[in-house]
Amino acid sequence: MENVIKIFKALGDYNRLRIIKMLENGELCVCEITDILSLSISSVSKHLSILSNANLIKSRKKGKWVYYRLNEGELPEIQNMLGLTKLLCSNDIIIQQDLSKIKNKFYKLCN
Amino acid sequence: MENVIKIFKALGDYNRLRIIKMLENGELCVCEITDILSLSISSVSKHLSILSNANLIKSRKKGKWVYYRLNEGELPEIQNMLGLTKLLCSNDIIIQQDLSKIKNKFYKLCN
DNA sequence: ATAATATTTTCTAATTTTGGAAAATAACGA
DNA sequence: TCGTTATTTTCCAAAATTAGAAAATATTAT
Repeated sequence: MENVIKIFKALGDYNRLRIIKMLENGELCVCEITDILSLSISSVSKHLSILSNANLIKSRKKGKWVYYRLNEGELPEIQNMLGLTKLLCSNDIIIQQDLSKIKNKFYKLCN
Repeated sequence: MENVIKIFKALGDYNRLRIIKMLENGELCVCEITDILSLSISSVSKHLSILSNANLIKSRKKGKWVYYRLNEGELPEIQNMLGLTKLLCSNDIIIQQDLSKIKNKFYKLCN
């Protein structure tokens, strides 16, 4: 039950939803996410740890960089929740902008 | 998008999840919900307005009583979300107790 | 009209959440 | 080793959330 509340709380924040939507296209490193969100690195790091703590995302370390990705296909409840958010917030303008920034690779400033 | 965040925020609270689960068995009035949650009436009323504002529940007034029910089958995103919570938090002990209180009608103190 | 009951709203205090700056870690390269 | 870069953690202030008491509303019964 704690897990469930953590999941809903994690998703009940605009910046964290933006992160989730960004990661639908594949993994990103912290600096890429930070660049798109225009928040301080420490804030982004904390958002990521909240999402991670809710089991919504996973990370892997590669050199100096930490790459985050959606935690798909591991836990059914997470699977369902990520599937739902995939449907839900796609028509938000800022989220669409985030997406095109990623796709056009304008964001590639830190590698 | 605002709606989506409202929904997740609304569900990211234990007492509000308890309310949602209670209502899966049918409508309840505020005093019944209050009795089961053991919170102040004003708190319960505010929780209900948060859920209502997120479109997760609806109300009807009958005499002095206000009955709340799940807002099922009206908006697809709400439908999905309620379906998901139905799956998620059924193994919580307190929620099971809430449920049996409702089913055994031990809660019938205010009508 | 008045009293009683159910609910909502207002006000206030306590707790939690969010965000940034700065310090601490970690990993790489010179 | 030392300096640089990426990330996390710590600390602190501001904003939001939660809860209850009391006041306000609404409806019924007398």
